[in-house]
Amino acid sequence: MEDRRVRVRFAPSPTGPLHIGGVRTALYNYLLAKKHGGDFILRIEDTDQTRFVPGAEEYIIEALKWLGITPNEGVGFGDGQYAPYRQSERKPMYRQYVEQLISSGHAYYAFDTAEELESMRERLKASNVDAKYDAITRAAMKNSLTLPEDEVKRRLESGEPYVVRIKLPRKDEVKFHDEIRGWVSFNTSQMDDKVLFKSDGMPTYHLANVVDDYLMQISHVIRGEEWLPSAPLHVLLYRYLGWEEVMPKFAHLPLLLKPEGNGKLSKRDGDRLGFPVFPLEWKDPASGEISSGYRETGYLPDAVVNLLAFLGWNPGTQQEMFSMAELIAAFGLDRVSKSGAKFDLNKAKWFNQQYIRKTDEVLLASALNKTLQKKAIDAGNEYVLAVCRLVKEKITFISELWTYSQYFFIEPDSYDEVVVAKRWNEKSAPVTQQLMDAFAGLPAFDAASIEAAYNDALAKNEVANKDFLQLFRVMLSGVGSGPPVFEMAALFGRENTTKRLQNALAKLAS
RNA sequence: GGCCCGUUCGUCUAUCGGUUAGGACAUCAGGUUUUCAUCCUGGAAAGAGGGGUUCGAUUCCCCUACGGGCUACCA
Repeated sequence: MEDRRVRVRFAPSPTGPLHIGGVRTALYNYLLAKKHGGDFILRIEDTDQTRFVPGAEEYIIEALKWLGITPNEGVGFGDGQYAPYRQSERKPMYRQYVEQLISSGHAYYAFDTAEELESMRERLKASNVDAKYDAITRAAMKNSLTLPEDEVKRRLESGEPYVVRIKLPRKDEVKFHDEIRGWVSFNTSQMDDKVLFKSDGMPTYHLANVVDDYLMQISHVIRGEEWLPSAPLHVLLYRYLGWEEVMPKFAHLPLLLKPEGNGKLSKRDGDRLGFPVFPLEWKDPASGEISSGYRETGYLPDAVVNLLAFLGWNPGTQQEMFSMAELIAAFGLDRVSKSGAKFDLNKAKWFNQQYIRKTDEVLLASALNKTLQKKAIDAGNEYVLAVCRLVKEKITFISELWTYSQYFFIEPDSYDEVVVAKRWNEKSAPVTQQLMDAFAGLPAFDAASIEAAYNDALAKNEVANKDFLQLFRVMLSGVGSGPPVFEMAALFGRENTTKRLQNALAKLAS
């Protein structure tokens, strides 16, 4: 049993965009599979036809691809021998297991209407009893345990709607070992006879999940903590189906919490948190509402993977920067923490910044080129590359590439007012004029020569560096900060630099 | 309400009975960078509370408090 092949699955339901908590679950599954040379499966759990959202499945696939968390089997990633991987397409497979449970006495038909269930719950609530369909209350309901056999048969044959419920023992301790939490135990007296098979002919999550995990030979179920309360139900299903020997190991991950206030991070949190909740931008097909994504915000996929990995797991060393390969090597369920983690935007930014610095300029240039193309700016590849080299250290997001470098492509038409107000004085114009003259006579227009000419002009006019340097920057770029000034000017070139200074002089001297 | 899970700096976390309780982000103070959003140095910052067990508890047990999850013919 211990040396069973590691097969894990990520099993989202296509009810909307995947949120980062889900992405992290997928990541941990992926890491465990890769670490053990096992399989990572994407299974789509679309048993609730009423909650289907068009585009959600495609979104999930695209998000996993973008992040490099790629399943080697499953919807969108090629069928393995366990196809299909969409539960709606597996519909015919579940019935036999339901029937098995019924004939072994572990499940039963229930014919109660929604109204009858409702009134039962109200009645129980009124008498201060836990309102659940359980070993006691089922005796007063309409099901194959209470109805005469021939009536059950009649109802079934006449096509009357029914569900199948699991029959739980009245009082039974259900214990199981969680890879993260250790031994966890529940008592069936606190559980209810969950519906396994819905009146629309589809299994519920619980049944489909267990059946599919069994059929797909899943070795580890790694999922969010919100599933912990239903884990005993699943354990019981394995037992009743006779599969306890091959029951997967369970690992319930701590939840990702909202950074402010309380509660778990949810899809509905959308954008109001100040950071993306989704890997990719998502447009709600019904409302048209757009939620931002990490990709569009300018995060690098490797950075997102790295920062997500650290929300709930750590390697036990001081190392924080981890490539996917390093994560695979270092990962283990034994170092996953038990308590929920709040997302920290600052740390996320820091991670991304680190990754941007590590990114090759060629890659940054191709990203910047896309923006330039949209704006119909043709700057030449060498120039774009040089710009990227200069701004690389200054930006946090890919999307800032353009914001922080646009003055390399467009001459400024306004100048940082704070800097101008603080530094512009009667000497500014003459110094600038002298700079332009000096630049004209420079044999080579490189950073060192520019700096020398600059120092010379300042000395002659008895102007302090600190009083002019930032002004010089603003005249060239319009903004008060950026890459080293002289390198910037060198990149602009002699002609452009002079032109910019003239423009600035015209505007500021008046 | 019931059941279950959890609780170390503001945040993510290390510590697997004996530590000046470590790191990272953020923050604050200095310093480089002749400007700046980079970089360097330093500071402040934590074991929820109460009982046990033990020579010794952040670490093990119990209680309380607090936080979270679940409590659908949703997953």
